[in-house]
Amino acid sequence: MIKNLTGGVPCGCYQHMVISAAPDLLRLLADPTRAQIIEILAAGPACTCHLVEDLGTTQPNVSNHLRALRQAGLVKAEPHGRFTYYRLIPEPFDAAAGTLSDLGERARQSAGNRREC
Amino acid sequence: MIKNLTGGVPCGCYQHMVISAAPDLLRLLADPTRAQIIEILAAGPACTCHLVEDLGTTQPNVSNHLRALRQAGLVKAEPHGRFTYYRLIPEPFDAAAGTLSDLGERARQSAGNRREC
DNA sequence: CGCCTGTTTCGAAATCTGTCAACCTAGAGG
DNA sequence: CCTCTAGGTTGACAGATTTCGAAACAGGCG
Repeated sequence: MIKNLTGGVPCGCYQHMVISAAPDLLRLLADPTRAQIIEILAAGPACTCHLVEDLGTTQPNVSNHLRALRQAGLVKAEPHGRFTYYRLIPEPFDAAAGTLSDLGERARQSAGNRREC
Repeated sequence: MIKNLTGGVPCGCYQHMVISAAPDLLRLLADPTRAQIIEILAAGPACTCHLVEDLGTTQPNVSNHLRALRQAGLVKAEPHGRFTYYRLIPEPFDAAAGTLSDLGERARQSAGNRREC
């Protein structure tokens, strides 16, 4: 195989950023409030009032977080009369899980070839 | 943790936060510079000078990010003479990958039972 | 209309990032 | 022994980003 790629990196070319492929998801999940929203929605679709009640925070705060999650494609809004139900979209989470899993796997396989100075 | 919560959630008890179990990893990976560091280290252990050269940033900046990653248990420092080699620890990434994968699966299974107001 | 659910806007507070200066340690060479 | 230099680390601070809450606004339904 090509030793240049396995042993080390010749130049500063890291365009194949795997993590950067899903930067929004990681950044959004880093916030505790948004993480709780995701957790709650993982148990099933719920409307804003549920989230406000469970989180113990204000309605505008929840709404702002939901907008960020919506724009990132992590949740889907379903207006239902006066209420707005939110549903978790699974695909991005699967993709991010694959990215992180691949990262750990690569670290294991490349643990031996240390880059010398 | 508690399995009988997969179908639905009776009350507002969400103490078994799964994402919050790995908040540091997600928060640290959300930064582009740290994500690049992780990517480089996934190709094999490297010392600080390599990271400085590849990232094109200053040494204190890299060192500060490495400290954060070290304190979170994501990388291990291996002093080797004058140089300090850094190695990626795979386990946290596997755990986070499992968390995200489980999140997607739970969202799929609970897509039907919507929480009524 | 009045009430309720939800969103938007805006400003203040908290947090984070990158850089500068100083310090520490390990080798090189007298 | 000593000094000198290079690789790394630490602490502190300015600038930018983010988060949260109060007020105002937009629709749906009785």
